[in-house]
Amino acid sequence: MDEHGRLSENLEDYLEAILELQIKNTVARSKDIAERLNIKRGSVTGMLKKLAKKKFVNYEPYGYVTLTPEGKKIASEITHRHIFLKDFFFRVLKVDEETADKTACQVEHAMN
Amino acid sequence: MDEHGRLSENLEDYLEAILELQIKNTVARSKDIAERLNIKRGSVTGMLKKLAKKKFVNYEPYGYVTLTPEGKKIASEITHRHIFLKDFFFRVLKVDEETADKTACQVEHAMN
DNA sequence: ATAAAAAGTATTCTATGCCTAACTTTAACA
DNA sequence: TGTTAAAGTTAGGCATAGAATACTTTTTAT
Repeated sequence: MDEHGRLSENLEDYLEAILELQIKNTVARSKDIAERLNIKRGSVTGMLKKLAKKKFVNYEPYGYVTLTPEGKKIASEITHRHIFLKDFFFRVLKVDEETADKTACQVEHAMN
Repeated sequence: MDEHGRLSENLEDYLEAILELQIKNTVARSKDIAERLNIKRGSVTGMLKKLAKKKFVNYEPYGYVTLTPEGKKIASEITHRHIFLKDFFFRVLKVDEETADKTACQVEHAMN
């Protein structure tokens, strides 16, 4: 009933994490998502279902999680924004690298 | 018990609104805050208490609301960030002015 | 075939933040 | 000075989001 629609920052972080894990491990496992986002395993399932309902991930119980094209697009955009922003903070604003990175993490969700 | 601590975007918006009203009307009234943030009067009181507990506003029941130095500092920072960001989006990224402004509104909370 | 690892379920908890409605306080003015 | 309206407060309720916990189920590897 409420499929699609704007993603919360949080859900965007899930997509980002999934993309990253997919790249690193070829596949994203629920357990690793939990680990990376610093939450408990049990909490991940509900979020995955939410993302599946919105068509951003392919989700089958006990199966591997993958991003749909739509999901991948969003995750990539965010990642690119991240890189762009970090670079901007670091190079242009002369902020130290760690801060640049952390700030990029937060700002990346607020831009279209 | 939980005084101080990071502000939510929402509470930051309150501070911003209060500063603006203070400048425009010399004083910020609960009713005007409500109006500006598009919420009901009753909702404002609770938020003001929260902000008072965190020492960002001076609040006495039925009295005038003012920002503490701390609160004013934050509100000013946000306002400055807003101006800076809008300018950046508009001039550098060549985004149209309205979008630049709206995006600035969102991003301004994510930066330190 | 079975034990261990990974994933899922259901319930509960917490935190924000808003609304409504009823009630006070303050202030205006006749 | 007393009445009334406007502004402010309070309490209770509701919705959302996200996470924790304590299991159960499935899968995997031995």
